[in-house]
Amino acid sequence: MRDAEQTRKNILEVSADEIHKKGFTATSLSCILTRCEISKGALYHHFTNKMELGYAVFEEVYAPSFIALWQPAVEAKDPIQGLCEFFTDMSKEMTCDEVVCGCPLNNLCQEMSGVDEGFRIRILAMQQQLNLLIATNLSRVSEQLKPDLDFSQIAYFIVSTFHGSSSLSKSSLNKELFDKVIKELCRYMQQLKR
Amino acid sequence: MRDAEQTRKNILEVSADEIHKKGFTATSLSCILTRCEISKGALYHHFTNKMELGYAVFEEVYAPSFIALWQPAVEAKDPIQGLCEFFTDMSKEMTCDEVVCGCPLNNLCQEMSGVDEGFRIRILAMQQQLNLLIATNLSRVSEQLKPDLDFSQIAYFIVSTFHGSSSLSKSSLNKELFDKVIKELCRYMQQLKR
DNA sequence: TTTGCAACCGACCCAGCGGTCGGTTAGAAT
DNA sequence: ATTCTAACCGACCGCTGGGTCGGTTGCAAA
Repeated sequence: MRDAEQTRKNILEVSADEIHKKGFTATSLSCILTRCEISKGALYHHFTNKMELGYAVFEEVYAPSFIALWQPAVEAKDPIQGLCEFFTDMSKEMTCDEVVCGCPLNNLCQEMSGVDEGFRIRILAMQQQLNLLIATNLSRVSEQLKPDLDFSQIAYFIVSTFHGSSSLSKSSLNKELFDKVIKELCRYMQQLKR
Repeated sequence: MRDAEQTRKNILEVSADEIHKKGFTATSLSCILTRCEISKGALYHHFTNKMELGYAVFEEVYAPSFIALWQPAVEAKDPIQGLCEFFTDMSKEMTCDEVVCGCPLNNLCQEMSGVDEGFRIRILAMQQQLNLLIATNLSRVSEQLKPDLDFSQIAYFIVSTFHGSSSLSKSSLNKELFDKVIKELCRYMQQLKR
C-alpha cells in the first residue's frame, strides 16, 4: 500500500541525517533517493526543489528536536544546574562521531547563513528563541545570582561557547577538547551564582 | 615580463580571499582564474590540483597571518589585558562583513575537518599551536591569577567562545551579538585574576 | 642566432549535480 | 466494472565542476 505521509516523513528523516553529516550543499538528492528507495519523481512530488526540502527539514525535524533538547534543561528549578547537567551528560553520553558531527543548527548556520536568505532567517529565529529561553529562565532565578548581570549577553555567551567547542572537536576527532571546554563552561556558569 | 613567483603569489592571495568568503568547496577554479586573469594551464602549472592549492593557501597565507594576529596580544606583559584589547579592538575595527565572514581557520575547520584528512591535520596542528601559545603565556603570569586553574582548558575555552561568537553573527548579519559575546568573554577573563 | 625549457594557453573531457516531464500504477470513489 | 487522480517512476536535459593535454610563447644561456 502506498502511504504518501510515510514517504514524506522518511524523506525528511533521511535528508536530516544526510544534511547533518555532510552539510546541505554536499548532500546529493541521488543519495537520499537511494537510501529511501524511491525515485526522483517521488521526491519532487513532495518537495518543489532541494531548497524547499532543506527548509522542511529545518522546520519539521531540526527545530522541534532542538527545542525539545534545550527546554527541559533550562526550565529546571535551578537553570544553571540544569544546563551544567545537560552539557556534562552530553559529553558523557555522546559518541565521538556525534560530537564531531556537531549541532545541526550551528552547522547550517556556518554553511548556509551567508548563502541563502531563507535559511538565514529560519536560523536567526531559532537562535533568538533559544536566547530568550535561556535569558528568561536565568532572570527567573536572578535573586540567586550576582547583581548586574546581562542575561541575554550571558545566554549568547553560553551558546557561543557550546557551539565553538563542537567546532573545535571536529579537527581532533575525539571528545577530549569538547569535555575540557564544557568543564570550563560549567565552572563559569557556577560563578554566576552569588 | 613573466614572473612565475608573482603569478603564484597572486593565485594564493586570490584563492585565500575566495576560500575565506565562500568556503573551499564552493570556491571554483574558474572564478579564481577570472580574478587572476590567467588560464587554467597556468594554475595547474603551479599547483597539482585544487586540494594542493588549498593546502598551500592554508600554509602560506592563513597560518602565518593567524599567528601574527594572536601572538602579540598574548605575549603582552599582561596577556589577559592583551587578549581583552585584542578582542575589543577587533569588534571595534572590523566591518560587519568581516565579522560575518568569520575566522578562516574556524571556517575551514567546520567545512573540511570531517571531509579531508590533509586539512584536518593542518588545522589541528594550528589549533594546538595556538592553545600552547595562550596557555604558556597565562602560566607565565600565574602568580597574578587565581589558584588551581587549568590553563590549557581555559585557552581552549577562550578560543571556542571566540569562534562560536563569529558563527553566531553569521545569521544576524551584524556585529551586535559578536560584541555582546566579546564583552562577556572579557568579563570572564578578568575574573581569572585574583 | 639558435636552442631549450619554464611559463602559460585554452579547447576538450567526463562525472555529477539539480531539475523536468511524459508515462504508469495503485486504490478509493462512483 | 469503470473512472479518476494522487503517488510514483526513470530517462533525459543543461550546466558546472575539476582535471587533462597538445600546443604556444617569452626569455636566458650558449
